[in-house]
Amino acid sequence: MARDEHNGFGDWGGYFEAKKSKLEEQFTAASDPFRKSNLFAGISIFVNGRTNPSADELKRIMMVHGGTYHHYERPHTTFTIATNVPDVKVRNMNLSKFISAQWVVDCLENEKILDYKPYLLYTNQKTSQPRLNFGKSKNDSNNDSKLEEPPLKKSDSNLDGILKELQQAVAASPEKEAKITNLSTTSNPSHNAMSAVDPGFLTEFYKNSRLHHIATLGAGFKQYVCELRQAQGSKGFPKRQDLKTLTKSTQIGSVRYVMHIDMDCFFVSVGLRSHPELRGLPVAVTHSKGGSAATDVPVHPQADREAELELFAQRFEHHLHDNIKADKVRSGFDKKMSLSEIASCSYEARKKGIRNGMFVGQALKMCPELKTIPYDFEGYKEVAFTLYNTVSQYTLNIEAVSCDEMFVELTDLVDDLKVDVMAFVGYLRQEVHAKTGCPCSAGVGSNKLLARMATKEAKPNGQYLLDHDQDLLAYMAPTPLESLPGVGSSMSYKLSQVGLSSCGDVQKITLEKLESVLGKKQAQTLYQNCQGVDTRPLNYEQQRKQVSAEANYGIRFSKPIEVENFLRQLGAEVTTRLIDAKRRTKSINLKVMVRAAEAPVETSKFMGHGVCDVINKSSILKHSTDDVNVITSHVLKLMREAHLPPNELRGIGIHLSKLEDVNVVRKENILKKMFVKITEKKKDQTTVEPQEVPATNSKPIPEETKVKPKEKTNVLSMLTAAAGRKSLNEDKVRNEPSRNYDFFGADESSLVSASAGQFDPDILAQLPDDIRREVLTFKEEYLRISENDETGRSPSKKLCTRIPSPPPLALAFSPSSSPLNESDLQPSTSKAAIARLEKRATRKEYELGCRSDQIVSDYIEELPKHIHPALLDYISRPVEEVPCIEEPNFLLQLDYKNLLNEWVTKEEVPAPADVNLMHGQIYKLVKADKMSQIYDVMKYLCRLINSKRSNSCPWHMAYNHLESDIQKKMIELQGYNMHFTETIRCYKCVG
DNA sequence: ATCCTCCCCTAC
DNA sequence: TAAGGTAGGGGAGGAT
Repeated sequence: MARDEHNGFGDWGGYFEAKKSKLEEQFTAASDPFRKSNLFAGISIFVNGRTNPSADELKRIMMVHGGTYHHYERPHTTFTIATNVPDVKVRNMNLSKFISAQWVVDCLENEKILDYKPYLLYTNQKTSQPRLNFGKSKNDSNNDSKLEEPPLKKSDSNLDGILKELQQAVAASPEKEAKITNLSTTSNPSHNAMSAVDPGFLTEFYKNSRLHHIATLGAGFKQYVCELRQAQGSKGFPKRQDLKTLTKSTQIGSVRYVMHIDMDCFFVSVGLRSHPELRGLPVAVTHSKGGSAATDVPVHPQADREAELELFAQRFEHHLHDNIKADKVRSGFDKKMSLSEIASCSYEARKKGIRNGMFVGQALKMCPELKTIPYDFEGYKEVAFTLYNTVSQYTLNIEAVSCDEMFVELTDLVDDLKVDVMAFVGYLRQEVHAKTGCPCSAGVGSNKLLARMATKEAKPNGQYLLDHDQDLLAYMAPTPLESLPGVGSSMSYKLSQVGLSSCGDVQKITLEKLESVLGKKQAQTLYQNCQGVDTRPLNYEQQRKQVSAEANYGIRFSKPIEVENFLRQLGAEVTTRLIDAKRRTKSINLKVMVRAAEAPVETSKFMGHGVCDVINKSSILKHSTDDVNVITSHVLKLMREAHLPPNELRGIGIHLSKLEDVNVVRKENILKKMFVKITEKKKDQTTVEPQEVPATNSKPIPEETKVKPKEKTNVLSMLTAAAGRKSLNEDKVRNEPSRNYDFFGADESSLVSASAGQFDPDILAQLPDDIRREVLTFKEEYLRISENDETGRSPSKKLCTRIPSPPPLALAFSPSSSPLNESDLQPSTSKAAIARLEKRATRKEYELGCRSDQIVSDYIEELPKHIHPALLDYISRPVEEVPCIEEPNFLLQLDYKNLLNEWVTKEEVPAPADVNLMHGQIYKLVKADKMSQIYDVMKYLCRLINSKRSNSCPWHMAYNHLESDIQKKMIELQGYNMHFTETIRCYKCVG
């Protein structure tokens, strides 16, 4: 729920569906042959109650003049037209949208959009206290002696009546009026979450963060394109029929057309829909109210703008080629000027030198008449949806770049329909404009780079084709390097230092020379781009590679518990995003901004982070997770070990990387569970007569194929051991107690004080009540057992020699048996830690093949069924500290066929440990690029299974799983799939 | 030579 | 007052 509030993608599909009908309604109007003008383009009205002109008449006016009529009020309805608004209805309404019907009439008469303010039924004064605009009530004099006179127009005869009506209503109920007066400021008293100690802070912050919206909307639309493509099927594009009337292409032969389409100063355009009177003026979207509110801001008495500026300049000395940063240093910190940032500004404002990201105070110095408008995050989302939905009616070959920008591959569409490409682009842009009321620009070229360049030419509100016949070198030559994608202030500075400032400059030098300035890859890309060459294909379905959540604003703590609470919230947040992305993480990184030693304690920007040092610490997991408890406890531990005073924190972030697909993991689990079940059954069969095996394997197990419990655990492992190596399972089990997993980890201090069986109270506190009791019960049980057992210093040993009943959950929480893994407590920069981590990583695959899965499986099976998944996850983790013995890959040995043969022959169903071993060995082969060997192994194995185990679905599944795992790894590591000629032939377990 | 990790840079 | 997020690419430099 909270998630939806800040990124709004939780209900993606639903939102789309709901919008559809409305959009259609809008565009029907747009293509109406009776259309007389586009006067009200982008403006929507809702009529509340009786009006003059009537609702029907207003509807007609809107339709004929390009506007939209809403039959019920929507959050983004531009205006609500009314004469009087009953108090009950006002309660939850945005008072700033209520205007008189006369506005519509007057706009029509003047043939332009007039300032709606004189038509407001209620006005917001700068105190942001809404008040009735008409007349004076008895209470008003207390609040404000200067009451605006109603700016009635002469023609507005009906307003007198409204005025009277309204006054009467108010006079009759002074209480009600008081309610109205308080509405906008107090309707949400909980929204005063000023700093991160406040429980509502994170939500409030994200709700108001432009950068957060830009990022999450962007990610959301990438996902949206994927969803649209996957839902597409063979539906086709009926809307393409409409394009038949367009100019035909005169192009002979096929040419590649890539379109880049981009809304013009997106936030401003959307904002101007509800401030039409500001069109043509310098406008900026910002949190600051502008005017005197931006030039005389209250500054904290202990904030020292000068000192902070000095330090900032010093720290970013090497960044001063970045104009925005340099300007901030030069003039941004002046006295009492607003330090609120400009998210987007109109072209008129840009002409005055104002740029996105600038401080409002600074911008006002350059352009005192600058108008500021507030954010409209819902509006951005809605317009962005409309943009994407409009384009996707014609093609789904879309690469989403951000919420207001995309690449579209038009080659096929142009070929199929034989339309002139720019005729189509014009048609599309017009449709977008009509539906959204916002202008957009589009560029077309033969690759992404050129399409982008063309868009630059096209802006604002235009389109441009970079012709194929054009001399590309000549065209690119005068282009400044900075305007190429990927060249920012830093790189362009670096290049200017060696005398390169335009594409032409780069065209003249050799690639080698450029490589000496930049890295290899960057040099190559830049070199090509300077010649107008760009070989990147469009990326239609983008996979997430990292997920993060951070807040570097409003972070002010005094106690550790506050930090902890915030980290829990942030941990929950980032986990939600991870789960949404259908991924799991193996690497958890904590990022902390700490006040720089010399920086003033109070920042210049209200609640800003000031000048900071950044600290990163990370934790690598052996198995991917999307469990909030696991992620949060790692984060808490990383924070604890950083030993930072809470009051010095200025920013906190959690980054998750090394992501894995959640589906693959699930599949594995299903398989594993199935194996566990089957082995359980088999165990029973040693005492009980043959019985039905689970549904996947409907055939009774023939008596002779049954194996003794010891053998059945891992035949293949044993076979490989018999072939000349030691069984590593035994080794590991004998020598190494289980590691105390971080989930239950504590910092050093608590470790020292902890007695056997204790574990991190953080973690305990996070568990649901029933499970916490469960854990405690197990803990007691464990303690009892270990006390009675002389050799019981190592519970894992005990576990492995013979499984006690109930099984010792202590494996999971006994610090005495295994010292806390030190590497997890080291800063990520510690070389020792890195060394350890790396060792661990290489060991891991090896462990895959040799861990005692049967024991773990048995153990899990005996746990209460409702036990927390995080515990299961932990318990089923491989034991870590294995003496590192280099294991030759048996699949590379000459006799591998014999081994496989024996394995398949001996086992009715494959044992999990053996399957794991296979996975591990195959993985090594993929990594080692031994494709032909993989091919041979798989072909042989598949034939074996088809001939000897045609009735054993567990074998089939094991094989299929192995194959899909290989393909996944191949894509990951090699970038392509393998083609296996043999497939499992089973009619029962297809798919 | 190739990999991995920790950054920095860039974009919106 | 103010809401300074988030994802991806790639270089540097060390480990193997």
